[in-house]
Order: sequence, then structure tokens, then C-alpha cells
Amino acid sequence: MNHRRGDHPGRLLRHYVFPALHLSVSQAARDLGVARQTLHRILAGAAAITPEMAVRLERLCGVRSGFWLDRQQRHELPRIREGIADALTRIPARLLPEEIIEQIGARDGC
Amino acid sequence: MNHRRGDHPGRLLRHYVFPALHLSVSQAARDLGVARQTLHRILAGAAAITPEMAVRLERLCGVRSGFWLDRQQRHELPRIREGIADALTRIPARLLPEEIIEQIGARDGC
DNA sequence: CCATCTGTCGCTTCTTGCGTTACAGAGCCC
DNA sequence: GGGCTCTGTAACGCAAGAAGCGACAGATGG
Repeated sequence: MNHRRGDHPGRLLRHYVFPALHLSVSQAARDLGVARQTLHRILAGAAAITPEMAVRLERLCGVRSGFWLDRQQRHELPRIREGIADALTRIPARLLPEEIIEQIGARDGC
Repeated sequence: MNHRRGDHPGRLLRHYVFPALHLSVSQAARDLGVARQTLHRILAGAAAITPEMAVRLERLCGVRSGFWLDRQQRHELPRIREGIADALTRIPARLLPEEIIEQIGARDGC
């Protein structure tokens, strides 16, 4: 229901990256060293971009692996939150002192 | 060998977050709604911070889930690269045109 | 006609995150 | 001492997911 069919990182690969590199899906799979079906699952949003796949993509097109993983996370985090929504409400919400936030390097700004 | 025992996100939890919240490991596990051993594995660096755990941590201490996942990735990406180093060299390295990089929002700068 | 690419389906294998049980050691209080 | 909690680690089983493989039907082009 809340699927938004076109909201997964695979769309970027299919519609921007591969065309720009003049790569067919089959050829891209061969270049990446993975099965053609594995790539199809990602393009269709049926599978996630794993860290290993992100590294392969980084090598193939020069885009940092962190970008692909970040996109992947942004896509699935909302679903995960829904899945454990009831459990989350049972976790006591506390706030870390600003001083500690600084120390661990978790400042939001910039 | 290349393990660098103190380089995993769990250290931040053990030495900064939990002490600042006056939480014992056992109590933190109860609050998070996970098994005590599950948390121990993370603190010891023997298990990764999963997206679900990151969401739980976000609720517990107010630090964005993205921060925890990002830290986790930075820790394991080097190991993944090593693991498939030979496969990576066999992937033809290409560069995406700047124009495409802009379009997908993968600019490196800030 | 034949070769290639495409998208999807079913199956198997392997890894991994997680819970459970169990253990040994440390600290604390009655 | 006896009982309680917390700590850290280990071993087992379960469930989910990522990946490879084979197979299929449809489209396209030499």
C-alpha cells in the first residue's frame, strides 16, 4: 500500500547511470561480476543495495559507495520504523547531553 | 590481524552513551527491547548495528539512526573491499559525466 | 532462423542477526 | 554463607535475506 513504486535506488541505476555509461543491464551485470538476476532484483526494488554491491558500483561508475548505501537506507528506514512502531513506543526516550553528542561527533548541523 | 579492536561503533555506546544516560548494559538491553546478548555482541564489535537497532538507539538516546548506520558502514567497508579486492580489479572503472552526478544528487562537496 | 537482451519465477545455498540457554566470575546486601 | 543482580562469553537453533543457477516467454535485430 505504501509502496511508492519508484522510490528505490535501483531507479537511479536504470534511468541515469547505465544509460550514461551506454551499458545494457546484461552487460552491467557482467562488468560488476554478479548474476544478471541479482542486478534485476535491485533495479526492480525487490532487493537492497548491499555494502558489497555498493563497493562494486563505486568501482564501476565512480560514485562513492556511501551514496548508494545512504540512498538505500533512506528508502527502507521508514518501513522498518513502521514494522517495529509498537516496540519503539515502549523504549523510554531520553536525550544525550550536548556535551556527549559533541564528543561522539553526532552534531546534526552541516 | 587487521582488527583494530577498538574501532567499532559499539565503543561509543559503552563508553559515552550508556554512562551518560546512567544505564547498565542489562538495563539498556531491556529498554531497547532486545536480548542482553544481542547488545553485548554489538558492544564487542562482534555484530553490526542493523537498521532496526539504529532506529531503537535513535529512540533511546536521540541520536539520529543515520549516524549509527554511517559509523557502522565506515567500520566494515574497508573489510568488504579487502574481501572482494580481486573481483573489484576486474570491474572496468568508468566515470559518470558531471551532469549525471548532479542529477542523481551524488556531489561530493559538502 | 537464430542470437541477444529483457523481465520474472522457482529453487538452493550461505550468511547473519537474533533469541534462548547455559556457564563462570564479580559485587552487594541480608 | 546464601541469594541477588550484573557482566561477559559460548553454543545451539531459527528466520530472513542476499546471491547464484536454471528456465521461461516476449521483444529486437542480423
